[in-house]
Amino acid sequence: MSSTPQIAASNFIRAIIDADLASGKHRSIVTRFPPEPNGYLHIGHAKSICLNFGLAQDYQGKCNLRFDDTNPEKESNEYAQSIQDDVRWLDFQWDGEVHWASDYFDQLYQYAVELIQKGLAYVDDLTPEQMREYRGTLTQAGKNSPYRERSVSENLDLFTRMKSGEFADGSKILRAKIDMASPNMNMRDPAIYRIRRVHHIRTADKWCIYPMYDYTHCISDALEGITHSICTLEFEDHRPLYDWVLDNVSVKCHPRQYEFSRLELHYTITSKRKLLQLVNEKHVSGWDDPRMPTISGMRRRGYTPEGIREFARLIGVSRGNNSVDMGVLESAIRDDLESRVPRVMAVINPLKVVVTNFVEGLTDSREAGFHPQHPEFGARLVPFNREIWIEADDFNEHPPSGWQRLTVGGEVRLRYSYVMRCDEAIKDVNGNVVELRCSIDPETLGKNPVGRKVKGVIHWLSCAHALPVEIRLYDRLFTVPEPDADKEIDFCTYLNPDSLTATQGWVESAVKDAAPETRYQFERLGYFCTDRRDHSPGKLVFNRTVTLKDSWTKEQG
RNA sequence: UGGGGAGUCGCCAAGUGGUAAGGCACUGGAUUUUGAUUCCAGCAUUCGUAGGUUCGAUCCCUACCUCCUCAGCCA
Repeated sequence: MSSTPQIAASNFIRAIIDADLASGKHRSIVTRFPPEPNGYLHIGHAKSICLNFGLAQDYQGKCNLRFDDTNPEKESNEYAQSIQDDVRWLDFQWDGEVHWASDYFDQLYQYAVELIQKGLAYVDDLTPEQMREYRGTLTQAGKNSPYRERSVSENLDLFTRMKSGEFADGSKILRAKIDMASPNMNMRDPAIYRIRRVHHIRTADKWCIYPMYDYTHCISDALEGITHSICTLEFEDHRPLYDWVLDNVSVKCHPRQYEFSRLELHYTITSKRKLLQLVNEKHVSGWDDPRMPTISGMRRRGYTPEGIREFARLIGVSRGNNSVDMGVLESAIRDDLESRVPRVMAVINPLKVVVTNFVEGLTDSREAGFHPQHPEFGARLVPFNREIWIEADDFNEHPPSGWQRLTVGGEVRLRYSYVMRCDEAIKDVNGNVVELRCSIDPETLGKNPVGRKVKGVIHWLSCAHALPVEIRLYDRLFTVPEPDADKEIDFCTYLNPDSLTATQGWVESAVKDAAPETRYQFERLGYFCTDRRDHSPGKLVFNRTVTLKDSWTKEQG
């Protein structure tokens, strides 16, 4: 993390909270993060988590974790568990126990009875198709269902029998009686309870009727004493319904809903449904594939909680449509990794170098610090030998102008070691360079040669000491900034075929005992992290988290 | 086309009556045994458009334009 304490950015939600606190409307705040356990959390959820938990932290309030488990068809314990893991990994702690909307099923049922008793809800027999017809369109008012005027006692009887399982799935539904002519479609007698004989992850088979989101969410908020119920913009049209329910039911508390715009990130997608599709269609290895914008995917890739939280701070919170540049995320991650991760050398695409003027069999080790700005990170010995690996990309027979790396007849500094000149490039029958013959200047250990300037520095590894390593290089998952912009075109069309490159390379033996999820900077290459699942001390597997900034490649176009 | 929102630098985003913060990106230049980091400098005479109110408008008013969103017994 950068050393300067980050002040929270000003945004409209903070302004509202400040005003509510100043006016005495609230003495402290209570927020909540309310995911449905029907998928893994992604970077968009991370924004919401940072907002809700962050607000609670900054204002010394509370934030609940509440699962919106009202649609058992799509929900699972695996998802619920992953969500808790992700929130904790981001280093947030919810207040008290985890809450579940299903904790309130009994109360929700009682409030529904109350609505019926007040003549504000009724049991409808219309089929889904008929309901759609009766609903009208955006420009035409809907019309009342023929069942709309059933008596309170009949509705009470029917609803009781819905609950006790007398009716088939989908045959009846409880609706709020509001206004079929409302210009807001959500107010045209929305469904609040449906019959669905599905096993629920928490209530098992206790219920065959389940409450709908709009009805459940506001009451759950009220029961938990939420002060500021923060959600995304698509729920804005639901706010009148949120308020209608709370105004017509005898809960003592009336939270206020505020909406902010959801995150869009260039070259990725933030839709649970689409991420599920990527998993199901095996375009990725799973929800935690390091290319996925899921929290678990980013974790496996090597992103840090601090970096993700910094990203959330950087992008802010507003009500405007936005599409954030990947560069902001990468910059936040690099900024965090830069100061806290030890450096080590690795070669991804090896080219053998024989140092002709170095004694065969001799090993000459030098000490190298793990971090240029942090001597307290310690140091290790880097062995030098007659045969070394260098990065094939660091040699070019016909270099472009401005080239600072190795070329025949040219000199380069071996990081932490000698200045080395390339005398000859050995080629195979096809003309490919397969080996280099070089010689070192023995007078350049720890000092610059006299009379000439050597600008380039390259990384390298002693062949005799390097450890083999599997390196997984990741690139953006999609080839276009907004893969799901066009509803007519399947976003999978834009999947990047080169998003994953697995390769065998070499790494310093200093990383030999690294545990899974250990991060290093491979000098000049980027930040890498041992794979959470596939890495073990006997089988090294590193994921490239993010490259280093590279003004040279950029300059080359 | 009915309702609800939003339009401030390439991308985010503050400011909301007193003369445009910040970050990312970008462009210079310094230091550097990572073409990294760090540092220093530059980067909106202008806030969707057109009118109006005002000494003064990104901010208030009017009209228009553009984009997003809503017709699940999903959340």
